[in-house]
Amino acid sequence: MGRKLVTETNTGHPTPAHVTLAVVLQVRAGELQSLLWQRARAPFKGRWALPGGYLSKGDTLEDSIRRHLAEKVDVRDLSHLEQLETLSEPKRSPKEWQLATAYLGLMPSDVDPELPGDTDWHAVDNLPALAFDHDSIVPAGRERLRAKLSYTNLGFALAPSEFTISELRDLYAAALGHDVSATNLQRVLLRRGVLEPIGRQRASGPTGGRPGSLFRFRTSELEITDQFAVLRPPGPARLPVA
Amino acid sequence: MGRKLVTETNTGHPTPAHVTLAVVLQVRAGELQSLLWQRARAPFKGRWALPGGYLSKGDTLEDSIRRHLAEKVDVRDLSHLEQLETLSEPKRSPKEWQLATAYLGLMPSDVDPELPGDTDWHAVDNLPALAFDHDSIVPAGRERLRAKLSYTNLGFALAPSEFTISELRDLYAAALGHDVSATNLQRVLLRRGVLEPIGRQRASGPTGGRPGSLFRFRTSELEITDQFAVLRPPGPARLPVA
DNA sequence: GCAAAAGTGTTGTGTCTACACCCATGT
DNA sequence: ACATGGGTGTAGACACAACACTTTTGC
Repeated sequence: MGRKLVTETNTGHPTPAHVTLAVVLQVRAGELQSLLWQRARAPFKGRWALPGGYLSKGDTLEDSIRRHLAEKVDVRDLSHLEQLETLSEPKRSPKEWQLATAYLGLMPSDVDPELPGDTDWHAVDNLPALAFDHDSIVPAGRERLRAKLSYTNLGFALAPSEFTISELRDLYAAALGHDVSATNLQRVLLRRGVLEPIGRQRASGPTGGRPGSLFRFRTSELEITDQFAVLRPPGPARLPVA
Repeated sequence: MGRKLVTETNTGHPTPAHVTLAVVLQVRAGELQSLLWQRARAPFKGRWALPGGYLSKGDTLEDSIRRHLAEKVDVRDLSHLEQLETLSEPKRSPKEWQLATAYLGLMPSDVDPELPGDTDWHAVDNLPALAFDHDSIVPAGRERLRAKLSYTNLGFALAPSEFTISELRDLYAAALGHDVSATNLQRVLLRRGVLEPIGRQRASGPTGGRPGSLFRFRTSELEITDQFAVLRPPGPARLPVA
């Protein structure tokens, strides 16, 4: 209350504390799940929260969130990391003037980091009430993922290095939250040049069935694959990337 | 490694200074232009920079940028304002550890705020070298505008309250940076229910020609009008918004 | 042979660009 | 009449969803 906690710069401006947070998403057990951290201390003691922590001098925001994820929840295998937004409601933390920059992190479905005891995965469709304003951040991350799955090659960040179309379909379905047709998914992603066949097949399951061909993403760099068709510059339609 | 991990008691976390900046865009004289401010002080004395300033206690980031734009460059007529990104390179300011949150602001083409002497509009295609890392922010704002013009009704933020299709075409062409067909622009925006006819016409010019009908944007709330057609949920195609 | 799973062929639809053509006004 | 600019009609290109059908495996 009466505590003066605000530090100042040499220019005499009061400065807020700054933390970084991450919505780390992964498809696990057919569901899109988010990594949460159970708070050991007030405020919001015992509540689940997004992992993260204070920004240290010398770090960029991205350095900061990577460091916190590595140190506190032992997560190093992010296949994608991007900034979502910076939250600044003056009262968002009951204890201090604190800004928070939120990131979206993605992990391929085939890694399974060892987590400390106070950390666990939660299905994004069934989250507990979260600490601070974190409730609003998870949907923002999810929306960003949904949008970019549709118009970029971001699927690479959810998938293992090789997979069948059916497996990829299940990942997309979990991330998008609705059924996806393997037939059409394959055609869309092949037409766009996002996927390429790897030439091998996966063995059939015990119940039989035709073995699926293996594919991989052509690149793990984020690319926009569906230039907005609308209001595009005049000229002949662009060719497939070949 | 030996670093002391975060404590929730806010003892002794060094905190960065925080400023807000804005890329304020308007179509002027057929060109997309950005509002810049000439620095009177070191660092980068004399260089052009994005308008903005320090975050004050009690303000959100959005409050802050609105206040700075109103106070320093007398700009109050923003038709749209959204957060772009937060920049955090530790050395981005030579004088202090300083984060900057950048916003995109838009103004309709028919307002012309009075500007102080150290402030002026510059064509985004022909900008001088800017102070700090501001060079990278303007393109980010421009890209955001371009994308949202394609899949939302954001055009409302660039246009006056009534306009002919030709006038709107010129605004879109300036903002997108390429020719736009009035024919197709009209059909796309009408089909999407973004525009509605106002029932009146504009008088012909001195050289004659058929007078153009006047239109307006149906709403000035940002709406997504082109749900990504790709990977959409199964079911019958959605109907026009009617 | 039969069930299971993968993959292809095909049809229909919606949305866009491009371009020809028609309409309304001033001189 | 004719030039100038606004607006409509229509054809073609694409990209997609849906679904029937074929292929390849295990048992």
